[in-house]
Amino acid sequence: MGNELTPRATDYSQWYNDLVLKGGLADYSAVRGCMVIKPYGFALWENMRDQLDKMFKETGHVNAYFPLFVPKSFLEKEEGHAEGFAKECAVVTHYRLKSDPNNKGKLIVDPEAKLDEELIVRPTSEAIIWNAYKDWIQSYRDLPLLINQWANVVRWEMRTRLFLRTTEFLWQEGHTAHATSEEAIGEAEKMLHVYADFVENYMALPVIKGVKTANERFAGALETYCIEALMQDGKALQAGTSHFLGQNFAKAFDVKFLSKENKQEYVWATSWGVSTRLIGALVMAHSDDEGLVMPPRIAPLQVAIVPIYKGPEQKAIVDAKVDEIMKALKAKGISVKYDDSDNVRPGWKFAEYELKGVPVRIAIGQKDIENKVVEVARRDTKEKQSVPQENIAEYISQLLEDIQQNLYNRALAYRDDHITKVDTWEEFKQVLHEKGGFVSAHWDGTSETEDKIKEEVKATIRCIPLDNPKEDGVCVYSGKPSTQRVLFAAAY
RNA sequence: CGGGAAGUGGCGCAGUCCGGUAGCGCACUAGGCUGGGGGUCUAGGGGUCGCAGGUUCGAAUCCUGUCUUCCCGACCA
Repeated sequence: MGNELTPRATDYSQWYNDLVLKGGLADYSAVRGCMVIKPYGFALWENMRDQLDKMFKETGHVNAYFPLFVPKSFLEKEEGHAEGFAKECAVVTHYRLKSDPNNKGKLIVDPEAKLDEELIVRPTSEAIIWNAYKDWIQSYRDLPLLINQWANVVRWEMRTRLFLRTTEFLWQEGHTAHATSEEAIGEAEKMLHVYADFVENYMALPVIKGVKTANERFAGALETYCIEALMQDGKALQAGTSHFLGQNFAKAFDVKFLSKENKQEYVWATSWGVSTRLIGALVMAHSDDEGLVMPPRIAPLQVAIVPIYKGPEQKAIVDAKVDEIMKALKAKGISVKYDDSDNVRPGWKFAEYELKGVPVRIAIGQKDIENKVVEVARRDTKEKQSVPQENIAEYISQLLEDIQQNLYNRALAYRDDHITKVDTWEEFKQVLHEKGGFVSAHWDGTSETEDKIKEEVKATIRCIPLDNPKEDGVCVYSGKPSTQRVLFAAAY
């Protein structure tokens, strides 16, 4: 009641919005295109962030923080980069307000406080960071420089969607500098594998690792690597990117190092990032008509316990047993909440924890205590069963792993079932419109063909998979010769 | 940024055409009966009708502007 979600089949977009809003992940704000990440959503982000941060540190990276503002002249230095971001930048032109002399109580921009040079609110930080790297790097001994920052960025999008595309969003951006091209490419690939590891093993979301075509490449990059995930409506979503930037930024910002051979050389760069968009991917990949479904390894809450009782005497008995169970669960590092609030009844709580996607729910009442069992319900399959209280922590611990694995397997089965090989243009259009998902087809390798396909059917090349087998064929659109299949899809 | 729709207690809506000072369900507060899938009874509290102007004796209602959101499109790493 009052918390009804729009079913997926009725309106997928509305279902997604309902989940995010009613599941308590985020809310709209008074600022166009910007959202409020609510505590439950932020707890999820914190779990994702903490795990990623650990993985970055394990691969030798350190965190730093660079300014929110980028002088316009810095952004201009790398031409491709500048062109790519120019259209979506927020610009600071003044540094002061003053009282409006004609309208008491109102403020106006003080025309005398105009900045000599406009500041751009960072859409990404390559420019400000490479300006700093110039001073930090002199010798090959200063390399590699492996820095990450957790930050917010602003991209002035025309059309926004909660988590998937907002004007301001949170992310991490790694920016590394290397002595050789090979090492930089290795770094970009390594971080792509870190992302894939995280998304698959923690978010239970299978991804395809690949490289982008020139059309989809990051502004200023020589090569963009990506992980692509598939959503339940058959649309693809770029879950993370890693870029080999060559020497473009080193040249733009004049960052040179003295090699072992005592020669001045430009450094080689990478950058890589994932954002709060991953939360959108998580929601769209696993959830159902009852609500969110959180993968146990990053769930803000793993287990909710609901007491069933009549009167204070029974409540006291249940409380004591729950206390015992909670201690055992916590000892295994499982996050657990005992919901003994008296203002709603058990049925309401059941529905609420399903909406929130809590992986496991335990209900315990008089009968269970007599039988030395608890009722365990798993969110992914909605199965319920009585489980002995003895060794309950081990059971739950294993169950959480089972759920994690089941979510991954389910998403993988769906994904694999939605990669369709096609060899004719008619088939291509039919599969794209009727079945959705990735369409594996031959492509002649030209931007022109890619553009035409995009124009005609709204599908883009999501990636050329990393381990793509070579296979002679003809382009599905132009009929020209092709050496391999690539993955097309409609995308977020 | 173009086309369409919407904004009325925390949430979902009615009222707007035809102007007369705001109502329903859920939620909330207090208490009771309850308690294994969104209980129930009684008594309560809460709203500058998105915001700003205008028309009028009088505006949620008519007019103008503006902000926010949704859907479609264009755009977007």
